[in-house]
Amino acid sequence: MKPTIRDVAKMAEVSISTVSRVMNAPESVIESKRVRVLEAIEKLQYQPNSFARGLIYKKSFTLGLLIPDIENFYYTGIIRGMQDACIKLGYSLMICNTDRDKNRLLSYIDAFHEKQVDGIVFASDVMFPEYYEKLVRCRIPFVLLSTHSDEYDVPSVEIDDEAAAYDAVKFLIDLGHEDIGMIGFNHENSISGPPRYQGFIRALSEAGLEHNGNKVKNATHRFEHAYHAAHELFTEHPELTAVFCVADEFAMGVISYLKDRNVLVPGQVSVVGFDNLRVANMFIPKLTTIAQPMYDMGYRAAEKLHEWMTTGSVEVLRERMSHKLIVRESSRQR
Amino acid sequence: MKPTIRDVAKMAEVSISTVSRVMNAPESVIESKRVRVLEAIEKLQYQPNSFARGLIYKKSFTLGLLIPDIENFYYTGIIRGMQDACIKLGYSLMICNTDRDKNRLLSYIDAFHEKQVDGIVFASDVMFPEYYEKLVRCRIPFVLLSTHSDEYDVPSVEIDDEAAAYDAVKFLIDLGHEDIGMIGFNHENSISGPPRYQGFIRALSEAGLEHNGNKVKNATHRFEHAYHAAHELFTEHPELTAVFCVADEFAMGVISYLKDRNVLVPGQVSVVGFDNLRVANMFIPKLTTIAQPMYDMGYRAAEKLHEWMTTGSVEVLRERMSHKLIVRESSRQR
DNA sequence: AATCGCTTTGAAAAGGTTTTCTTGAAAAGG
DNA sequence: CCTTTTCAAGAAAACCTTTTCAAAGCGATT
Repeated sequence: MKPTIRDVAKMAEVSISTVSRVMNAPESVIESKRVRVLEAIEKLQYQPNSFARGLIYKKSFTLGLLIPDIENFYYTGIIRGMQDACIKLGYSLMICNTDRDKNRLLSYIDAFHEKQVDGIVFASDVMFPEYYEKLVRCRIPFVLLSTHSDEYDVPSVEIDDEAAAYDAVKFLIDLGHEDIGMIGFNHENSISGPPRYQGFIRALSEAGLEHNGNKVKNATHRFEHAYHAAHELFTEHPELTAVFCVADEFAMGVISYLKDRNVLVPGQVSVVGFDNLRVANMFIPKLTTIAQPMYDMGYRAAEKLHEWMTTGSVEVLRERMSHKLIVRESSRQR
Repeated sequence: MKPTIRDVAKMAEVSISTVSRVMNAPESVIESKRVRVLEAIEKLQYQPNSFARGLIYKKSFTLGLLIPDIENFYYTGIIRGMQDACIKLGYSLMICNTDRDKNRLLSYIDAFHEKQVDGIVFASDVMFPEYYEKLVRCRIPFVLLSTHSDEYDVPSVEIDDEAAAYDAVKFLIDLGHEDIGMIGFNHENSISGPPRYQGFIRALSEAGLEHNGNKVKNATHRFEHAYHAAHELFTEHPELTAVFCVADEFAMGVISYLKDRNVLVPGQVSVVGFDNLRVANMFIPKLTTIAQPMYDMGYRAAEKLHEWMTTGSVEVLRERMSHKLIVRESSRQR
């Protein structure tokens, strides 16, 4: 049997109240007894029962993280950041991977509710009313990460997708490219899809290159889709000399497609990615891309959630992290 | 305030015992009262308090997973498999990323102990006596994944590293290569390092190519290290026409190095990786590699843990999953 | 009519901790 | 030397549920 506070008390020959005090307010118990208790704790390898504690504090000291796809490299950085923040804050972390499945997500919220997690970080998905209402009914505080909500006032942490996309496209334009395509996210069920498309359009308009506005194909998160989209894009628009991709995985898909067609990157076509995943620096050619501070975003989301949980309010509702263009080998002067 | 069983009892005008029975043994309470209780539960959105329940059942219905490096693509497949198994078994999953830090791992075990997880899957790391003893002292059942222990009798799930390495090297030999190098794992703190090296040696010996036995450099998990190791390997042994890498990330590092030296892969040098990560199929060239069934391994590890937890024993102590050579573009006939 | 057995229900204990309340002893003050 | 104050530490209540035990009600059997 796991030792309880009673066993410690017996071994140290004090009452259980004293043992409890040693753990929660050590100064209030006299040194001689304190060391006896500490020794007993050490000897028994005593660890307080978190169920009993939770019953009293009504807190689990656990945060939940909901991500759409753990096989997407984007989230590993987020997880690391959030986990480090959790350690700092004294919380545990429970990660759930929804596989972009609505029912699965809903049932994870139930699980979180039952396990009494103290708060949830909800990453990347659209905040549908069903989710929102369920979360509110369960009285679980939550913040949004890499997504936001126009309908509800929910704290969020994200980058400025429109500006980031603008910067990427502007960079290609400054390189002299005049025929620029794009591989985007499908707009339905996507938060970052529309603003990134708008950034693309704004950069084109400013440079008088509106004729590229419809040279866009969408894909759904995976390499294979991007490969396929690249095929469609270049079949319709063989004149393209540059492609802006809203994800590094898409950029890899595009480059693979071009490679299979014996088109040189960046020799004949420049490709810019998005996210700056760890692979962006391992791919051949290394990807020019928009860097998102994934680690910091995960960290910050946890801090913000904590702020929200403890104070009931939040300094900035919608927090913007800064992005940065990283120039590597997949882009070149026209 | 969250409603309790008392509130439900009051509203339904029965005792709390009756409410509890409605939830745990519905047939034992007469229909009229049962519907009253059910209505009250519905109206109050009552959800039993898992702390109180845990206190009684002494179970958290949560499993823990300890992985060394969440940024290593290898583990995402494992996580998915284990998570699916957990859903099937009715458990939640708590993932902790140790960053290969001993103290961090130890403190995660404490956290698991405190949170009373019912069992742990311990992935990839060496089972040091400290860990083992701590786990045993905490009385937490655990199984090993992609690792095993010679000293202790602990259930484990892994592939046959020696045979897998042998297969990879044999494949290169059959392709006509006679000068074969290897990028391995440092042997200290590595479980799969030595057997994979032995597989390499056995394949060489069988073919009378022992002279390659020392053309080995080791690296520590990351791309950059492998790049550097490749530099050392080819500086010392420029005659090499093939390299066996014990990780896909190493293969990418080697190929990147060769690319920077204008050596063609697979034109001049063949490279074989290990793991068959999702990127292996996205890299240029696509990697020839040894596939491990990561998803199945994660799934199986959870099942095995459950078997161990519930029955106190396990059918096969050390379970071997099968690997498979996948031939893609990074290798070629000599 | 009395006893037995069955079903249904409520009261109460148990599970491990924190915290409030109380008590006893020692220190301080006159 | 006696009273007051302070401090340390124990007893007990509270947190919420499940489960055991006992009792009550009721039909059936003798």
